[in-house]
Amino acid sequence: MAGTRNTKQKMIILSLLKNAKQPLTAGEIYNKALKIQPNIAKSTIYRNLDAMLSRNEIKQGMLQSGESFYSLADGQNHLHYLICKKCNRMLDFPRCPLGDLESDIATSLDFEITDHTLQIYGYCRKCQRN
Amino acid sequence: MAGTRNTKQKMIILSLLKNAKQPLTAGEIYNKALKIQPNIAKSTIYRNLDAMLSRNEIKQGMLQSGESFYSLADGQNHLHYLICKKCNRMLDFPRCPLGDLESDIATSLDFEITDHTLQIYGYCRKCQRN
DNA sequence: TTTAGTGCAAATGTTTTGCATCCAG
DNA sequence: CTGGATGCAAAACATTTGCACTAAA
Repeated sequence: MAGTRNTKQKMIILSLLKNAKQPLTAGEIYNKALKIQPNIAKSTIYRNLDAMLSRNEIKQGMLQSGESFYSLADGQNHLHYLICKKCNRMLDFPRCPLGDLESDIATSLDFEITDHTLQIYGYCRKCQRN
Repeated sequence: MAGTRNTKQKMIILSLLKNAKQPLTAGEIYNKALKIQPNIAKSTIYRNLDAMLSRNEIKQGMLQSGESFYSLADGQNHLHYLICKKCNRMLDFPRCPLGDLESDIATSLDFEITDHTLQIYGYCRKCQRN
């Protein structure tokens, strides 16, 4: 069975995600992990993230650049963010406007919804001034 | 000034987007364009798409795979799609549930929204059966 | 012990860039 | 003409994969 062993590498990745104030890209996780274990491989990061994803331990989103970002799937978490186009800060967006619509769509368009992503772009408080 | 000349290549790309029933990826545009002009270069596709984007002639979205897709920005168009995870068909999703929320967010979180993307994943009518 | 997980390197696939040439205005 | 646009090839990215080796259980 895949993803069962608690390796040092997996623990590092989990703790990085746990301590992060915002979702991290695979590259960010890699760079942070390098400081803890200097010989960790990028492929290890990706393989662990994939395994965690399929076990629903983490969630995945997509930036406009095509990079994926990851965050812990700890109940509170979701995939709705306000993303600042200047500083790339990702703010939590606590409300999901899709709850009611989902069932409407399912019946009216005969489409079985499994998930969705919503990303709102603009400028955060700080960057509005610059 | 960039993107001003009406080259044969630009015209091909525009007509492909105009005649497409759904957004196209750069790769799809390239393959279709090859049949019209067999020596067209991928970089020409990308450079034209970039130029059109910065002139707001087209809009860009992102698939879960990290591939970008493009569609004409002709008023009707928006970036809300139902994307089938099996056949990759993209259905129009005519309702935007964000209209009211946007102004709320702007004031309550002090975030200046410029745009957003919403992608809903699941299974279309056909693929629900397979 | 045994096999999932790792590190490393090479391969993928999309997108970008350098550069000599070409052509729209 | 002349600079913007092209085609081609190479480079730059993020991500995936093959394989021998390592280490968790």
